[in-house]
Amino acid sequence: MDNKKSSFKKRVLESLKDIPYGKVTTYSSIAIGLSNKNLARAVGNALHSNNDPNKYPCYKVVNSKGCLSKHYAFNGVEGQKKLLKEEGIEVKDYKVDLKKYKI
DNA sequence: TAGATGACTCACA
DNA sequence: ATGTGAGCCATCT
Repeated sequence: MDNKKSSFKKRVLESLKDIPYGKVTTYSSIAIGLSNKNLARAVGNALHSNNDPNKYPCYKVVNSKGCLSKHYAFNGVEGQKKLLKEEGIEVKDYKVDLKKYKI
């Protein structure tokens, strides 16, 4: 858990910033973008370790089903859902339509 | 150093 | 369609 080294986490977080407005992404997509999709789990851990939800739009990351993360940082799924709606993303039962919003 | 954990995904029944 | 099992990775204990 050290700050300046763990490049993996940082890389994932940086990837979040690459998400355009009004769009969402999935763990596997990020994992693939980095190297291989098997990293999906590690990506989840990276977001979990994210200490700056304000800086990194971790709320724009959902799983393959399009479900929002139940363990979202501070505001919980409610805040996450709200943020997504703020970007024009329609949220149904804490789920988003990947067909339309996934990159 | 080795074992367990988790914000995951896929395949199969 | 829903439920269970196995595989993968990085980090934690």
